[in-house]
Amino acid sequence: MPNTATLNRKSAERAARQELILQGALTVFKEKGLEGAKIDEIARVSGFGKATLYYYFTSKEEIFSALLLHGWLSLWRELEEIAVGGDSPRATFISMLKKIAELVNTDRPLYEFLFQAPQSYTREENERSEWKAYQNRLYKVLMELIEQGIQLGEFPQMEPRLIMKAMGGLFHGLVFLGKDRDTITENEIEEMLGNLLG
Amino acid sequence: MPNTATLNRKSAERAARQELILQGALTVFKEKGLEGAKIDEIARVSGFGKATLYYYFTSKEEIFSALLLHGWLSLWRELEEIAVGGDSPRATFISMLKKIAELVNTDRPLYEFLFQAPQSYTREENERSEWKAYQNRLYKVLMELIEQGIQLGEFPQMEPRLIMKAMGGLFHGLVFLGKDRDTITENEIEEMLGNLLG
DNA sequence: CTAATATTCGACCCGTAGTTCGAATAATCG
DNA sequence: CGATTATTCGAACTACGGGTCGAATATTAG
Repeated sequence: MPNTATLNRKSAERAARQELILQGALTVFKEKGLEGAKIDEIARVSGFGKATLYYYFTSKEEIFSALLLHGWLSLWRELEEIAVGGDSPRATFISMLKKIAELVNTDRPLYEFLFQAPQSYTREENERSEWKAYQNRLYKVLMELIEQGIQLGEFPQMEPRLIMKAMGGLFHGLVFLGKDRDTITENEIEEMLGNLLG
Repeated sequence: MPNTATLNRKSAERAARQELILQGALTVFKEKGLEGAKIDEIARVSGFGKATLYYYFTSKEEIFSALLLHGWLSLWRELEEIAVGGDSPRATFISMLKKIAELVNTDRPLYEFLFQAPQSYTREENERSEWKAYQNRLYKVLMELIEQGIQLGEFPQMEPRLIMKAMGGLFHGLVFLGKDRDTITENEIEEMLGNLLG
């Protein structure tokens, strides 16, 4: 006959431990990649025995996915609101980029991983994994904003995917290039985009 | 007492077989990545026995490196001439991009691999591998052109690395997005850059 | 043709690393 | 306090895959 309060605490502790494992995993995955990361090392870094990891996760793959899902989901949650805000496409687009930059500052390692891993590790299996759905959703929203913005003359008259690519590279650079800068990018983003979006 | 003519033929055949192996390796590496690619599969795809691969290469790693070196080296060779042509930075920059687009059309799979692999597989070991040197050299030349171009007001007044990043994304998109287009990009490049470089 | 050399290859070897086991310890309940 | 359940963990298991071996075949030399 289990005690409810105790049960809650236990489940909280369980979640906290999962979080610790994910934190360690992030470190190792970032440095070594999915294949290069060894379970033993993740265990060592996160301070648990190897078998304990399997008490909280069913496989290395699941740890990896949980990490990405966690990241993309929370990112999506934050951006969703902005996306439906009803501003002009260009304004919305810029707001979203700003928000992303802001979030990046709250957990740099995580987002560096999020924006690096996808290309590298998008092989068949992952293709249909849950996190990929949120990544795609975000991608799609941004693409639609660009398309609408082009219609309205708010963006250059180019193939939308190209603008997307260019923005991607640019934004990635802006947010991740500076090693020291931790307070990024309010007007910087504006300025940069203004420069390139004409 | 070996026969000279025969020796030449042999070495040519040897090179040809290495080429075949690399071709097969490219297919598999592109699809599966460095870790995901199994030697057995490369052997099967390129039509040799597994052990034969080791008769021509000393390791999987070497096959991978040979592939990248081959690509980056030939790319560099072609671009070097243009780089020292003495045109204005912006004109030189554009010429180089044009040239790259042209080369991509001669061996799309190879260049898709070249431009995809680097980020994914730049972990310690590869860091100092030979191909990386050529990749860096090319990167450096392009960066310098951008820097000089900014001085002359031929590029937007932005952090050079950002322009580089944006150009990278943009160019990558332009060259690799269109599935069908095999004759790319002469004036297209001009137009696209004009659009974004102001 | 025969000897020597070059090439090919599947079967095997063996280290690595993901996963599981079983025992030991800690926490909770009645 | 036992008894039951939750948690931890290193040792052991096992599959996989890079790399090697030795025999077989083809090629060249003389």
